[in-house]
Amino acid sequence: MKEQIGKYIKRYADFNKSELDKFYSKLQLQQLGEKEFVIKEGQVCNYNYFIIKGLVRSFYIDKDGNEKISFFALENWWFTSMESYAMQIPSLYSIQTIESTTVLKISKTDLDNLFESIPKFERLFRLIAQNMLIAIQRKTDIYQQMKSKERYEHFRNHFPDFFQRVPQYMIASYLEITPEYLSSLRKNTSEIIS
Amino acid sequence: MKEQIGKYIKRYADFNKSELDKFYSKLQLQQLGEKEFVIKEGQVCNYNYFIIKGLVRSFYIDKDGNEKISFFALENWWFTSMESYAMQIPSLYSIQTIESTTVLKISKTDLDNLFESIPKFERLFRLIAQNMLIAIQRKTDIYQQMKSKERYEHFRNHFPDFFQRVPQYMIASYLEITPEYLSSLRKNTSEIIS
DNA sequence: CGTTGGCTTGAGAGGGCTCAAGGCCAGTGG
DNA sequence: CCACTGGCCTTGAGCCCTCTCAAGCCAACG
Repeated sequence: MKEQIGKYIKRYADFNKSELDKFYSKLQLQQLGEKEFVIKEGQVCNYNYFIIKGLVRSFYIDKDGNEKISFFALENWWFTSMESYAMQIPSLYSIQTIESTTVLKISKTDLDNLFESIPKFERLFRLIAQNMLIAIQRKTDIYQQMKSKERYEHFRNHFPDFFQRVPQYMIASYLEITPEYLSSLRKNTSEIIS
Repeated sequence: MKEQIGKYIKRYADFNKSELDKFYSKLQLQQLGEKEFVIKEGQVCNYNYFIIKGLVRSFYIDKDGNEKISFFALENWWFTSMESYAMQIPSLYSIQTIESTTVLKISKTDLDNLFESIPKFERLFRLIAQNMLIAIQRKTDIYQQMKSKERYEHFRNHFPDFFQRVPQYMIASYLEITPEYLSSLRKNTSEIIS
């Protein structure tokens, strides 16, 4: 488990053994069942989470009371309810597992202390934030110019992992399509293929 | 000018005079006319820009050849073509002034060196990236659940600065509305008001 | 004073939504 | 072991939001 996260962070900067150990000592293991909540809307999120195994989704409730999924995350991804975590305010989002999931988490306090004592960790998390920013920007820009059907096919082609493991209605929500319409899209597509 | 950017960065961390001077010495002043390009699509972006005065937009060309605006930025905002800057690859985006604009810029090399020598700057830019992430996430999520007209009114109410200074057709592009349809929305709205 | 760029208008079309059922498992309890 | 329930996906009709296309208008500017 430590090897897994160690391997991950070494992609961003060169940490020596003592630095890694300091980091490891702050990590807490958490096991979650299927459909279990990591964070519920309204709570303040105090942790940054790293997925060892499993799959989660982040969603919020829109003005009509429907769940809207803002992201998925799986093995070797960091996630948190960023606004809540950074500002220490109640979260607008809930984060819930889709499969049963194992995470390592680190508290904001510990992480901030780590930034003070070992600036390389600040670099790590600067780069992670930067990459997330790039990814979300690309997602919005690409999907903006696509019709529903193209978004669906793009998602299927580019994220087969998610596609296999996430139920259709959640994919629909993520792609900003109603489940009904997605269903009719799928129907057309499969008719053409077969 | 240095006071302006100094005031800005002090909101994020406590810098002493020598640290500030080191920072200032790396900044380059650039004056841009109206509709002048800061970065053109295809170029590698080597600078991070801070706006002293003026207004810029970032846009890309979609598959049908239309300009799509991904963000605006004005006084006291940082901007860059993030993916290009971070990965040192050709930019998918162009960044162009809307009004004549004064910026301070710092090269990637200088900034990365600054991160090495004064970790507090790494903090600064981690927090900036984090805030941008939060902002873009909120934008996508809020606008996703709104109809065109609501997006337009939300934008007008929440970003009056941009609303005054940016031409309608650019606002339309940013809000993912065609100029024609925005025009008819404006017609309805004003009829109701008057 | 002609040209250009930005905004407006209107008709027609279609993508994608809502609503209301119906079908299809997988799990659960008796 | 079987009926029952609850989640998830599918279907279809009707409709409206928003787009495309094609002009026309007006102000700014060289």
